[in-house]
Amino acid sequence: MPHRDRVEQTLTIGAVAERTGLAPSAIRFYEEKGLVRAARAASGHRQFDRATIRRLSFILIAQQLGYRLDEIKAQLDTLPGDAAPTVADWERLSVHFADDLDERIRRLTELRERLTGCIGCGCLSLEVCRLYNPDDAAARHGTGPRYLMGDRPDPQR
Amino acid sequence: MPHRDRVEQTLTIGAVAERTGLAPSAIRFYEEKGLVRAARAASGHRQFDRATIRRLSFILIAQQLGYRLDEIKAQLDTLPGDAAPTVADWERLSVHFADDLDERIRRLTELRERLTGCIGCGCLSLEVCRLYNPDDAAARHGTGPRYLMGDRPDPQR
DNA sequence: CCTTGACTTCAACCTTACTTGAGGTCGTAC
DNA sequence: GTACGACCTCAAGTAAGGTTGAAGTCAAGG
Repeated sequence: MPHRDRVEQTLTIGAVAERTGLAPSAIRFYEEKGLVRAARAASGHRQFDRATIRRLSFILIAQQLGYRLDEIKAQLDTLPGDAAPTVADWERLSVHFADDLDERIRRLTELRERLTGCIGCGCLSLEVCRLYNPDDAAARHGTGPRYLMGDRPDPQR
Repeated sequence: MPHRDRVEQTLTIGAVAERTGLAPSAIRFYEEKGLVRAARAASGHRQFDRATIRRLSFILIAQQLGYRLDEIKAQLDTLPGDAAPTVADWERLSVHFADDLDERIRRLTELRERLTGCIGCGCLSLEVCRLYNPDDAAARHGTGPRYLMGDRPDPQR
């Protein structure tokens, strides 16, 4: 089977991997978790819809923002399952991102101000210092091998 | 042994846990990893220095900022091991935080701007969209049980 | 005396997000 | 006809950051 499908209707996992920069194993993992779907060829090979690229892009961006896969799945599940998502659908999710970003920027700025107030005061202690803010739950970031998130060892592919 | 030590020179692990909000197991884990140190009583019990509270506060704040324990350890290792760290020592580390925060705020703001530009354009795809920025390696956050970072199930202790 | 509470160690387990490897299939190319 | 590359499944491994449980020690109180 050629790497670039003859009819560009569906994509093989290799083609999707190439376009997104993800490892095929990661894409299979996402399918298993229900974040993306794939039809199957008679051979058993996965056949991805072109819209899958967009879903995977969304996943990557959301991960970058610190969402866990189950949270991302919840977001994706609000997309219409039957038809291809419209621009308005993606816009809705993007606006959610934007709000989240605003909130995160606000929080970091606040922390920055607290830090400025604390530098040099020697109060670095939970008993008296407001620097530690455990409510920053939105700032969670993923775990696992990080070279899928920007510092992969092999820059090509 | 009473929970609150009669001579307030050293602290038991329970007292440190109470003051920091950390679980004793976490504190032992940090000791094992070399992030904090403890003398031992004849009984084998750990005896913590009061400065340990400050180290642990630092650890919590740094975790909140997304540093991994080994990175935090590297920072803490620049503190003088012999004498108690001075205000200037802590200030040095805090300034590092501040710089990091500035950088993170800058990056998020940039992402926010890219997002605004992308909302509605329907370009959410890695092939054409600049929204995905894999260089945000500083935004890594820890893993593990999150209820130590703000959403612990039991609000009292 | 013996129970209680706080501590000790050590090994095993947990979660998230994947990767890696073994073993097998498929279709085209030489 | 057989080698090659791309795909398949399934089980096991990895990393971080701890938690949990078992089994034992120690000092004080009743």
